[in-house]
Amino acid sequence: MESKAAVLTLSALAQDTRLAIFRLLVTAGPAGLVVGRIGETLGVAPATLSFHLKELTHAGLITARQESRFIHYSANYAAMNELLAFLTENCCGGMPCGVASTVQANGACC
Amino acid sequence: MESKAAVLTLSALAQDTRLAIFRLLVTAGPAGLVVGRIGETLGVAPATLSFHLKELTHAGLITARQESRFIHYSANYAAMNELLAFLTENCCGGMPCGVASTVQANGACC
DNA sequence: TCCATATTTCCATTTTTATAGAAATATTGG
DNA sequence: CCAATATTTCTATAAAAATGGAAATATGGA
Repeated sequence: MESKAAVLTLSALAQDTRLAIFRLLVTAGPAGLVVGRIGETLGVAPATLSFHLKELTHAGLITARQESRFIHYSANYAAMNELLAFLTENCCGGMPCGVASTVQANGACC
Repeated sequence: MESKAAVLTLSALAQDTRLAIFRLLVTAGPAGLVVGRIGETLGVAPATLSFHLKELTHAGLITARQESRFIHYSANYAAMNELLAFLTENCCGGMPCGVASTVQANGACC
């Protein structure tokens, strides 16, 4: 992942409404949720919601899937994991270290 | 971690210069780097750098340590890991799923 | 086709964020 | 204490992002 892409992804998540949308979709799983459902769950006006969905989509964090007259949005887990890996990349110059180790599976040392 | 804190943390990282600072400090390890070194490495003006360091500090992502007349900043690995855990929390409603699994150690299912 | 409903685009407004020059503050070695 | 250097704060300006009403567009059932 490039730094530019990472900033785009982080910017997408760095906002109350969008973070709430993303976490709601993470919880919802691969089936996702339709726009109306997201809006009524989070109490967001249609135009505002559409704006934020576009931002998240543009960042690659969520994906749209048309089904009948509804559009289902679902979380893109791969994009999220790429971001997590990027953030811990080359930690401590690549030297193993024991600092606050909770995430290790992606090759990060701390 | 609260959603509000997560937005603060994500906002801190969602900016070119700040992401570069943070990643530089992640690479530098616990010893950290002095402000002047960060500035010359990244080519950022003092006032601008100070502004961004404050933002990152306020978000808890980096820590200042005075030593002689220099101030060393270093990455706060624990804060980063909390953020990562928060983002994957309650994934797929808590059901195990096989979607794009790269980060597993923090209890996330995907 | 026509209507109802879902979602997006357009637009104007308000709020927030980034930038850096210049001045102020702090620390310490001499 | 003074001088030198490190870092921050002040201030103004420029740029970007969030919001929601109203109108436009799409989709599918009747």
